[in-house]
Amino acid sequence: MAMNALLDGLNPEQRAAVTTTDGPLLVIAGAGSGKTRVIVHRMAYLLDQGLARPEQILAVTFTNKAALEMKTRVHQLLPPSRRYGELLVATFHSFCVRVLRRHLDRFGGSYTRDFTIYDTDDQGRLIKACLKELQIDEKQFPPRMIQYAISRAKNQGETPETMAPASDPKRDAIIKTFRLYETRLAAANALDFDDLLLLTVRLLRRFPDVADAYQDRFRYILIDEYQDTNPPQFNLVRLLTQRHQNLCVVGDPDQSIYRFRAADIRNILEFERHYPRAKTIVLAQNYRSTKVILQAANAVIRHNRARREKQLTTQNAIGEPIRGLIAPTAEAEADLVVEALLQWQRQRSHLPEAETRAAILYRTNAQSRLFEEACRRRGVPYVLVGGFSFYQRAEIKDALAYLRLLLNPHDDAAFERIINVPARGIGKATLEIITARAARDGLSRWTAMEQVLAEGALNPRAATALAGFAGLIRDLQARLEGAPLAALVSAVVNRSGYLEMLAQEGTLEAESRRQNLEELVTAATEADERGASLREFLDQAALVSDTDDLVDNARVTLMTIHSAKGLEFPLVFVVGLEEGLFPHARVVDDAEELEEERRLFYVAITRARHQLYLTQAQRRRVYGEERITDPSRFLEEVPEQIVQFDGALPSSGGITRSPLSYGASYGAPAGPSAAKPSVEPARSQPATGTAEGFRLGDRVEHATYGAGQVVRVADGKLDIAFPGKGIKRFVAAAAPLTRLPRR
DNA sequence: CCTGACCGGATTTTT
DNA sequence: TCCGGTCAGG
Repeated sequence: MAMNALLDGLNPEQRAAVTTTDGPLLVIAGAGSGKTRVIVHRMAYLLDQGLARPEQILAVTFTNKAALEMKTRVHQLLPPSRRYGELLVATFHSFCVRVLRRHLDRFGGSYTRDFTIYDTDDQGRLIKACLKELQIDEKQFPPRMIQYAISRAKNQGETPETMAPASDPKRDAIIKTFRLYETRLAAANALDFDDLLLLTVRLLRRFPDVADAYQDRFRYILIDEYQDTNPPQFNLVRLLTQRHQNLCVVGDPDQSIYRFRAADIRNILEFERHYPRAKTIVLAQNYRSTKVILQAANAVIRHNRARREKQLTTQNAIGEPIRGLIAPTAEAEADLVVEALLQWQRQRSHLPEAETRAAILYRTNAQSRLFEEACRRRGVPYVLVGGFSFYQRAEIKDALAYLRLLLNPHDDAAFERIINVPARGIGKATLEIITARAARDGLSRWTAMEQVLAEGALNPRAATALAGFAGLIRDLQARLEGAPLAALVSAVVNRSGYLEMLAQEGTLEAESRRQNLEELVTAATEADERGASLREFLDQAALVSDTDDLVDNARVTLMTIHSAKGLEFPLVFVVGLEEGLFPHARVVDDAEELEEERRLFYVAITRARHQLYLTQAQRRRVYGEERITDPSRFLEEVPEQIVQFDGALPSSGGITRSPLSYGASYGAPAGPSAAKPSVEPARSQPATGTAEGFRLGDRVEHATYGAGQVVRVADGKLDIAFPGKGIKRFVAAAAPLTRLPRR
């Protein structure tokens, strides 16, 4: 009976994916094919059929938010009598934290179950400290580059030892920093994001009894977004499924967009090789989008060579044509988008609100500002996802750093963060002494501080300040036992003088930061109500993701395309479709990266249910300088018969007037071109300056680089953009360039 | 030790 | 443009 309800409304493929429960199963799920639904129903089915008890199922999702939603939906599917026990639905990282909080001390050494989690920020601080200690020049080897290289190496299973010996200086710098970084992490009893996965894998490998217990327990394992798993995640899955082999992975190779995070698309492409008994089911029926949108998506993704062909089909309506908007400037683009959005929502105001939700999707977070401003100008309420989420704000991280230090005084990242915040007279010189001592004796900052204090070698002023800080932390530590979290957080922000500091600033911004801290106290109160410990509170804060604070009923959502993965909206704007921005300039000369970028575009398109807008700004400020843009190559990959352009198409030069085409009122830039109505194609924009006869927008020919376009004229210098080769700067008077006829 | 002025370099995406 | 780092002066 219950089973019928569970399988009702599923198509044959989906049904098979739900009920094929013996052995490995690969579900290739196209965009909008009801993937989440399949996972939810599969879990409910396993429980309902008595194939597993709740604690025997592990489901892994990409975000905490997805996990929560999935859990809720499973319970909704089940009759009340079946709703027992705890279903484990988690992200890889939160699952690993669970395991490590139980077993990490098995390793012995400095690692204990009380470890601290270092986020990207903490990691960056530590890398910088290491560079300094090693006297490696930050200019020559940017900390971010080193950080990225180390993370990459770790995810590929490398250690400083396997990487040595180094041949070139860069690699040498990386390896040296890597080695010191790992030492310092261990000394601080800290784990970075990568460690969470790596150490869990190592733990299961090293201690068969632990592995045994988990392998035995998880009879059924489900992994969502499997195309985005990286090597440690793959290894973890392998380890966990050794016994029962009831692994179900769901994903879409065409939506693999996390290569930079070491995700390996081969994990899904070669699943059948990794699990020879595997069955494969393809969900190619799309329930989300109109035929037009799907046609665009199929056409775009077919340009990728490295893929397994899969055509999505839908029985949905043909739908409205895709709309293309070309705006003269990025500001105008934002205005046009918001205008179009309002008009669309107005036309559908008779529909339920859920049917009028819209998303503005961009490639980079930096683009969000323009759209926020445009929304504010029109009084449109919006929700911004990502960028600076609550737990990333400086004041929140400061408060959390205090809390971290209470639990683990050897947490160097936290120590450094707050030792002089608010300012308490502990300056660079004092800090240097502590740092030097810590480095010399391999101590944590905290222990080094205690030693330095005990020796009485500091000048009196510094000593007093330092002792005051140490006293403050010990005082707060004394309140740890038994006190509610909310009271503890309050004590931290009060006793540390943090609130007073904000009060004295008296600015609007300080006031908003004070309110954020108040909100943190509220969050702590809620954690108290859940019965959470400080440890759990901090873990959760470290592992929240951008999309976790997503608001489901927001009528307008702004976010990066990466954040939009797994979501859908009736109306979607994909903005900034310009060469160098999307696809991003950093990828255009790497074929594989470019294909990933195209998959990103594919993800963006397939978020749309009813209406899709693709937009471009003809000019955009980059580093505070106006640049002329080329339309994204991806735009040309969308079949032109299904796109309706408003405004001028650069390639055709034609002008289609419509209610949405822009007029002189939009973003007229300052300077000579200001008065000119901007309805002309980019190629004939008036120049904003001249040098040796070249004008902004001119097409030119260079002997080695080929054809290019003038994107900047200033100081007697010319910037020329060469497609695929980047922007080169020339001295205008001596530039070996010939002008090409205008198109 | 702290503040403010100045300069130079940077923007990809995130658990 | 904006942010972070450096340096001089209080």
